[in-house]
Amino acid sequence: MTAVRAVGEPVDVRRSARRVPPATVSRLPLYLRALAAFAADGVSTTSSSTLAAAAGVGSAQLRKDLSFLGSHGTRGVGYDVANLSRHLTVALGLTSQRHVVIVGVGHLGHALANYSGLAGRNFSVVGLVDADPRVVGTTVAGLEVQPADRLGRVVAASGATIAVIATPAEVAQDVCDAAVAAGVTGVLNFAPCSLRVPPEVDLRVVDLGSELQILAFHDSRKADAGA
Amino acid sequence: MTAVRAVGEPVDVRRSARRVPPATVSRLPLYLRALAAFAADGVSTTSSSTLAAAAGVGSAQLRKDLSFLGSHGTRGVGYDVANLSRHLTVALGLTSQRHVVIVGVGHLGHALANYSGLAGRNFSVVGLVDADPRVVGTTVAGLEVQPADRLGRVVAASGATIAVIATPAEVAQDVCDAAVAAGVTGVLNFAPCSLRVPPEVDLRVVDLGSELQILAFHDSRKADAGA
DNA sequence: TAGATTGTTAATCGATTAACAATC
DNA sequence: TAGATTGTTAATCGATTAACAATC
Repeated sequence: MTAVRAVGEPVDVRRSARRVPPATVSRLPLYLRALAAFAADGVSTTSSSTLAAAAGVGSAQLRKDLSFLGSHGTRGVGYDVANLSRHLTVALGLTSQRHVVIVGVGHLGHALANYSGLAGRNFSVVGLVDADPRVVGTTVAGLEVQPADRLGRVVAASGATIAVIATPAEVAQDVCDAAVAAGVTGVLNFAPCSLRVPPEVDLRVVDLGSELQILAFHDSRKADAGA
Repeated sequence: MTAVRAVGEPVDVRRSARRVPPATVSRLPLYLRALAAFAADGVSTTSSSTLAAAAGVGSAQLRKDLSFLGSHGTRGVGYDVANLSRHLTVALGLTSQRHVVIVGVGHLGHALANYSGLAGRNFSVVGLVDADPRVVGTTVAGLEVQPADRLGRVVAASGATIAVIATPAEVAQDVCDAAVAAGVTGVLNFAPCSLRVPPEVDLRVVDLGSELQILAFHDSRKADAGA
């Protein structure tokens, strides 16, 4: 179905909030990280080709991606590192704190809770939850691990909007449902299973097994080619 | 540029080795996992819509994906679970063992070394390497952790083709270079930095920080819409 | 001004989706 | 045969890339 629109009537371009394609959104963190490295090295200006190389993409793609956020460079000169960082940070919504709850405090949950890249980036882990009575009550990354059945209360009390699921596959869907019911709007799933969430909830998946199998695919084709 | 081809001359269709698009390859593990769950439940036949639902994709996409691997279903009936599993396993190159070396045995490396999804799927972790002298010599997941400067020898001796990098960002590129020099053909990078590898080496990236920032992006747009 | 580099356009490419003929 | 479901085609959609006019 195509929306009817009178000729000359403007397309939906709300000021500074034009639609950013998903593929572009997924690369913005790479640019932000590369910019942070430049800033740490005392570099104050960069070009699309330099920044793109640092982020591992093409310069045309970088400029195209940035163009969705507006025009923040200077022709003939390049980009101001601090200024572009600021714009990317705003575009990604990283200006206000995001509260994160981690469900499942095994080795992986442990690693995530201690991940240093969070605090500095306006993410704060506000709750840890586990079903294992031997883990509940222990302190990890400065937080006391709560029993699994309190997940809903932990989310509600902390105002967490993001749940990270690092549980076994068997309980992942139940945990996810509970987190969503308690109000999270984003879920990051490390459990090796597919999860169903309502359309308004954003779901990202990290699956070690799949990644390795994809590597195996290419690996085997190389072996074939070499044979 | 379009290749000139005489009318009636066959397109490049080498028997059972046609080109599989990357997007399709990345979904094959999902299908394989869903099929394994069906088999565990005693289900012996399935349809594209049932399997697609279990994998979290559309049925048209599933059929399109499978069509790149050949024709393994029966019209009017569906797919035999065991048979399709076998074909997917072969297509992904999971019939021969892949040897994996994990570099960096912090919490994350620990979690990966103990990940149960590996052994059952023809992956075997054959080496652990770390730079921290307090970690070197300890036993993790049944393996003794080797010092970092032995990475090359560990790869060569074990015949590992895949390196998993779970080190701090600062040393990730050096570690990666060493692993590639020693002969790995696939790299899975968990370090929060971009890596450069030669074109013949396959690189996959898992970046927790990026995933959270992408969730934050959608989160903030919801907050705006609600405000 | 001359050189450099952005922001944008247009062309290409690949991925997704819907529809349906083939066929069990 | 009638109903069901695949495998494939064609249409749509989105992403990437190259080229270049705008402009510092």
